[in-house]
Amino acid sequence: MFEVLFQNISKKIVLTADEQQLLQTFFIPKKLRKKQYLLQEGDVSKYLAFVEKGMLRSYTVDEKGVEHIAEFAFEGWWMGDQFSFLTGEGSKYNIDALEDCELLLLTKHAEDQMLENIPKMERFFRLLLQNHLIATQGRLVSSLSNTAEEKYNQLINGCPTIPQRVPQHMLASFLGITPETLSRLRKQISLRK
Amino acid sequence: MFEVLFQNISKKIVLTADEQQLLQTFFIPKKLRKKQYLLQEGDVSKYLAFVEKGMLRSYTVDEKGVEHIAEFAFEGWWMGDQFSFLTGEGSKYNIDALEDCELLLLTKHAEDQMLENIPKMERFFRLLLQNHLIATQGRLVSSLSNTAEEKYNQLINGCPTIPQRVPQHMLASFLGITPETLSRLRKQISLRK
DNA sequence: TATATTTCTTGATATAGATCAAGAATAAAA
DNA sequence: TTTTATTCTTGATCTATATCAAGAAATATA
Repeated sequence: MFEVLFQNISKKIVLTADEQQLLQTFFIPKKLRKKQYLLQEGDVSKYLAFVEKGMLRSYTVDEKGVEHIAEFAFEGWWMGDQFSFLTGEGSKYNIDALEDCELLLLTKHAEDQMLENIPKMERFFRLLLQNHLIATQGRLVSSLSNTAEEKYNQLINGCPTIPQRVPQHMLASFLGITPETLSRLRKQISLRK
Repeated sequence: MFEVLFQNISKKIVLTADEQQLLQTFFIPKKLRKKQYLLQEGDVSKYLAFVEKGMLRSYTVDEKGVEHIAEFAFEGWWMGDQFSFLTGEGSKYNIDALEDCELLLLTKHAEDQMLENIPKMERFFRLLLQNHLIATQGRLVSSLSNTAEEKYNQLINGCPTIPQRVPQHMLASFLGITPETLSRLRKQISLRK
């Protein structure tokens, strides 16, 4: 149940066996079926989720009812609305499962306890946030300066297996383009080869 | 010289007088004149900069020579290419001063020393990155789902003084639109009132 | 195997915003 | 003050992408 998490943590910091034991106690294992929600818009994000298995997405819904996918989270990634989790305000995001999932949930209280009892984890989460920020900044700059086709190519290069796991219209939503545009784009790319 | 920094830190953690004394030793004070570079594309980002006074911007330049502003940093904000700073690879960004600046620079080595000698600072930087990530994610979602006008309004609401300090064509660049579009947009808004 | 649901494609048309061009207004430098 | 550089505006036109619509494939469900 905790294999992926420990592997993930050991890439950034070293924990003793005792610390690993202790760490487990702060997480709540949870299975989520495909299409189930972890968080719905308006609710307070009570958990940060670590994905042991499966995948999640977070998204907003605009006035016209169109979904805009903010992030995907595969095995070994973290997911949550940092803002709502931090402030206790209602979330603007929905989070649901795109595949059956095994998650490890961390409440705000458990996080505080964990950081107090295993101070090394401050460093782990700092490095985690650093990587997350770098990735998000890269996506932002790309969204401001690249064409739809460039953005699509970057996505596929960065994560070549994603089309096998995520329906195309969700990739479009993630890229900020319509499904029709992505469909035409892919056709053009394939014709050029 | 360190007033703004200490004030900034004290919002998140409490330092003793001794720790404050020690903390100062890790930073290099540096003045930058308007238009001077802190970092140029291709160079390795050797410093994280804290802005005591003035303001910085980071931006990329695309194949056509068009600038895309990634971030602004005012007094009390941090600026740097996290990725280049972390990995030692050449940066894709330029960072320069939009006003005469007083900065406090932190090298990678100094950062490591600081975190070792004042472990509380792990927490400070974790919380800093958390806020930075929240802001960047918000901008990303906005860039994917909002119109140019909505993005402009959000920027002005979030930072009402920015038009007084940043030329309009740079606001356009930051929003990912052309200066012409922003000019027309503002006219429309003013006509509607 | 049949039926329903979801996903993908293709065409016709519309539009937000980009591009090109040129002049006006400001601000900075000499 | 004059000159030069920077910034902003406005018009004409273009284009990447969106929207609307409908059918085809593929997948899931009964």
